[in-house]
Amino acid sequence: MSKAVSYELLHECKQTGARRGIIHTPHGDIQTPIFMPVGTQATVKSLTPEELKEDVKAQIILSNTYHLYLRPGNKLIKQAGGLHNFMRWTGPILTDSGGFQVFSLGDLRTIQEEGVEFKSHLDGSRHFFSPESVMEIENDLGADIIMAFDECCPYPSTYEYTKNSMERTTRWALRCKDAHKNTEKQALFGIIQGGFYKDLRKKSAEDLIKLDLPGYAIGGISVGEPKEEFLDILKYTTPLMPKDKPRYLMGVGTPDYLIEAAIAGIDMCDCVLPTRIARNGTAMTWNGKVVVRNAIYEKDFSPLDEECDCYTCKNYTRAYIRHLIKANEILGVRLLSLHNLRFLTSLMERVKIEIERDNLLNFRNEFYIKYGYEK
RNA sequence: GUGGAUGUGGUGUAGUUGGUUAACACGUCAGUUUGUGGCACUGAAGAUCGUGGGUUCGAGUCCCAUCUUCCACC
Repeated sequence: MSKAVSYELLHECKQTGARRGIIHTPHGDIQTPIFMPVGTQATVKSLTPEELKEDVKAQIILSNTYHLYLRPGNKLIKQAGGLHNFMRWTGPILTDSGGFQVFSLGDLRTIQEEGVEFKSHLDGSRHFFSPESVMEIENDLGADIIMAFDECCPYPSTYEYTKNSMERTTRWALRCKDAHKNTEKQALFGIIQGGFYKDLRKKSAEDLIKLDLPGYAIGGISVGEPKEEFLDILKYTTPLMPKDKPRYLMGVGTPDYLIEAAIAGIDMCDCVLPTRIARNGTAMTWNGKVVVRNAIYEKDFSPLDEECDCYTCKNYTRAYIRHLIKANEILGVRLLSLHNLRFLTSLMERVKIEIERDNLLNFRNEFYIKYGYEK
């Protein structure tokens, strides 16, 4: 049993089984289910920690082993007193292991049992990640929750490839557990793989659960597959996960997926989507996606979202934000990023309330209609 | 007035010795974005080449006239 992180279940929605709970971490409690903003390079792009805490109301943020290892280097961050101190974020932090980045960014990569050789996207230099080296980096960074080094299979992948990959990820997880040196303050989460094959998902979950890690994640979905397949694997895999530990669905960030994840029994999600689409001029609102960059908003002097309580919506118009985005002004990116993140955190706050009311299914159906999704 | 230069999509420019559907950048318009990507990616619209006439099988690309703008000179 890890002392770093523990999960407390408060309520299960009678309509859906969704979980309302608290994750206790060394840097504070997290009310779940939760959406975690992504701060890849030790910063949630364009926002200060104060804005994240007070305006976005983020409870935990995610950062990245791969990027921080390459620049500025994990030893430098350790020297700075750890990631919390370095970036001045006092709340909980989760670091991804770099497994996903090595596969999506690295030009040249060679996967072996020992680990992965890859080339830096910054300068092309060669590097090697193993479960042991990744644990050392994540220990240096000092996040409250650290992810095991895994392989994320592309979609689609063959059964054989997925099986071999999943089994290796399980062996790597054991090596991560053995190499993790700071269990008092950092909780190591395992990542369930197995692609879109249910028997592999089951096997992955069973073997990883035997390691008795303090939390578990679902990896390898939301990688470009149709929504039906995503939901199928999500709803199959989540019940296989321990009930007394946090459940993390990696890489999910559209409103419908977040709601479906909560319904399936997921506690945590993260995604670059809200900040990325913000940089390209798009907002999420309670009435659907608003591409505020589009010409129809040129003279629209209403806020992005009438229902939103964020700083952006309380003070600025669509016309102004469109102007900023068109003019490539930094403030446009900031205002949209702040809004999109606040939209998702407020969406999850609403989900928490609906779970407590045992009304999440009704809420989902109403939300889908209003947002413009098809059920 | 004389001499020279200039005139190509919204803007700035390419367009070999004349040869099929006039190129590029920016801009505009739209789409994309799910454990990476801050100014991204994909696509679309848009000029008949100042105007008129001529040579030629065929002209943005040669000739004439005319207009525009600029420079020099008187």
